[in-house]
Order: sequence, then C-alpha cells, then structure tokens
Amino acid sequence: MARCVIWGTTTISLPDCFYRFMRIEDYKTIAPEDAVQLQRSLRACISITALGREVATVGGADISYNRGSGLMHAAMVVLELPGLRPVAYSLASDETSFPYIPGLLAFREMPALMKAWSQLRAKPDVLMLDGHGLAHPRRMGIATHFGIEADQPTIGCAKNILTGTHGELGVRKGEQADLMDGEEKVGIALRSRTNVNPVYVSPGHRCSFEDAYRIVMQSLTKYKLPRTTRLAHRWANMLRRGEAEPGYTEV
DNA sequence: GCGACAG
DNA sequence: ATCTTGTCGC
Repeated sequence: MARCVIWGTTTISLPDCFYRFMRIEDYKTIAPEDAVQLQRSLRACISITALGREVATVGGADISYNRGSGLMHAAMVVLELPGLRPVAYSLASDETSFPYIPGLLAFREMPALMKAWSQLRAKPDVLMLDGHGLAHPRRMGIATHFGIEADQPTIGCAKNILTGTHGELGVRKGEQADLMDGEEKVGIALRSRTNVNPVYVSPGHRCSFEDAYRIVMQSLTKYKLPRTTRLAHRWANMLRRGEAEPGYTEV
C-alpha cells in the first residue's frame, strides 16, 4: 500500500520501499498497520546464506521490563565459541510506547536492543535473539528484522511457536523436526535438553538453517536455553532491578 | 466467524 | 515479559 505524506503544499504517495527508510526511533510510535507494511517491505532484504567465516564469538540479546511499563532494559553479551566464556557485555535502557503485539515484537524491543548494540565495541560473529527469525507469518521475526537493520548475522531462538507446525521429534538432546508454515520450512524444533520441551530455532539474517542449528547446539550446556540467552536474560534483569549499571564492559 | 498468537 | 511455592519426574 502506498502511504500519503504532505510535501510542501501537495500530498504525494510513497511506494512500499519508503518504509525501509524509517528510523528505529520511529518504531516507538508507528501505527501497527504501518509496522506490518514495513515488515512486508523489508522482506525483500532477507538474506539466507551460510555464515562465511569460522565463528569465534556468539552474542546473546534479551529484554526485561516490568509488566505495564514501557521502560525496556536490554542486555547483550558476547561469548567465545568453544568454551562459551563471556568477553563483553552491553546494557542499555530505553522507553517506548509501542505495546506487545504478537508478530510485531521487533517494534517494541528493537529501539532498546539497538541502543545496546551501538555500545557494543566487539560485535559477535553471529547474534542470537530471544524470539523468532524466519519463523514468522511474514518471515520477519525480531532476529531477521534486527539482522537486516544492523547488517549482522542473526539467529532466532524462541521458547514458543508463533507460526507453523512440526512433527514428533526424539526426546534426546540434539534431535530435531522441521518447523513448517504450510509447505515452507521456516525453522527447526530442537530438543535442547533431554526430556524437555523443544526450543524453536530459525535463521535470522545472513545465516543458514544448518548454521542456526549448529550455533545453538554449541551454545547449549546443561539447561534448556542456550548460555547466550541465559546470560543476557540475567543481565537484563539485573539492569532492571538496579543491580547493574548501563554501559559497556569488556571482561 | 472462531481460535491462535514470539516476548 | 513478570509475579511466585511447592511439587512431580528423570
């Protein structure tokens, strides 16, 4: 749909690609209908390719906030890949008025995430976000959306399905089943821990399904969630509770 | 029309 | 997302 804007004394309509030039800051006040149009517009920018270089660092990102509040607390961590040792943290808080709407998560969380991202000196080779990548009705989950805006390889790792279905998968850690949206594969249901409900992994941007599976597997320890997610979650909570200060820290 | 619905 | 105690099962 074209969008009409006032330009001087005349009204003109802009094509869909207009939405690609929206600033992240504008997400805070965008209308949900426009947010959906931006996702449709951004879809042409998705790149699902194999991670080029060897992955030496993996990042984790998460958001924490009090229910009913628009103050978002973002945390990003960077871990070395064999070993999962933390090497850097970035913490940032940011206010938004965009609500949580299934399918539009990025518009609520991305401003704060981008703030934390900007502070991060050492960018990870691939960043894992809490939420989906391609496993989204318009293939534009927060991992994909963020990856495009930051021009960064990303992976989505979610605890629940937003769209799609999958068959049974073995109960052992590492077993998987394709997550299908109709005839299209959009992700993987992955058993991240034996006898525990699976997590849902999907490529975000500049990453393949195989890469996504491998990186998530390499980020698992003894818990259901990858260490990336767990650490980011912990730091975001500490920031929210005032137990940690915003800023960038290298370990 | 009805139900589902990341965080 | 967050608020919370105990409890069932490997």
